[in-house]
Amino acid sequence: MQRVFEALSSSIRRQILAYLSHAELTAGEIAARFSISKPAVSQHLSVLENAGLVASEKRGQYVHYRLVEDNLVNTLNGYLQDVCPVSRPLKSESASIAASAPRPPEDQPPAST
Amino acid sequence: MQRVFEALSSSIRRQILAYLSHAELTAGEIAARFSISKPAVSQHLSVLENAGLVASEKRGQYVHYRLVEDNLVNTLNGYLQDVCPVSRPLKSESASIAASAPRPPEDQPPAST
DNA sequence: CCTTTGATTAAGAAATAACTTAATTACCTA
DNA sequence: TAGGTAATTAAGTTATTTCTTAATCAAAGG
Repeated sequence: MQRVFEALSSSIRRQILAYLSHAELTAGEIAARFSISKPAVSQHLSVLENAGLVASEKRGQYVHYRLVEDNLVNTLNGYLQDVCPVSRPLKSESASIAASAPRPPEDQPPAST
Repeated sequence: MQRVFEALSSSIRRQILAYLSHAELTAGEIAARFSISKPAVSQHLSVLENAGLVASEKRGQYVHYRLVEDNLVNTLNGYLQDVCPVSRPLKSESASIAASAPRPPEDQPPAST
């Protein structure tokens, strides 16, 4: 989850995912769409792959990249459900937080006036 | 959108949103839940506020923070729709990308064998 | 009016992330 | 096997984040 959100924090990486949502592409085809160097794109691709957002397959000389939709959908939807639930069933992150929430040793803040 | 994803890339900031999904809290109450310094938390809060994910209101001495659900939901859902559409209506980011996509000056990669 | 409390701003140090060029690996083909 | 292309790894630099302490601002309250 940390890896997914970290991966999505880069505009270039989000663009790569958008490209791959239309078609499988080779590393070179992806790199050609950006003005940065090939190794830089390669590094972005490994961030995406480590986050489980893309998968690669070597075919001959070429490395083909494809989008892994499941992980993206599950992570973002899961987080949304967690933080903005429609009916509120306390899931993962906010649940553990709520459970362990230490009452702070602070003064009571005023109600509204 | 950049700001939203950038804000979500930090685990601490995601936790803050999770706290605020349960209740409105003052800056001090939020800071008390983390082991980092108060100014550090204050900076995280301004990242979240600049991204439009939280709103603050000063009441007396205290600054109360609350979650802004709309922006979170719209941004994440919008991006999901964009990259992982069920029916594929080409929206914002991937649409502009698809429109401007320069055919790379690459060799044709082999089909599969 | 002075002190305390909540919170943010300022300045600077330390850790991370991103990019570049050069080198390397792997595969293909004449 | 030599040469060329695709891609990644390595090494080093620059830029960006993130954190800390100290200082400042603002509201309460004796």
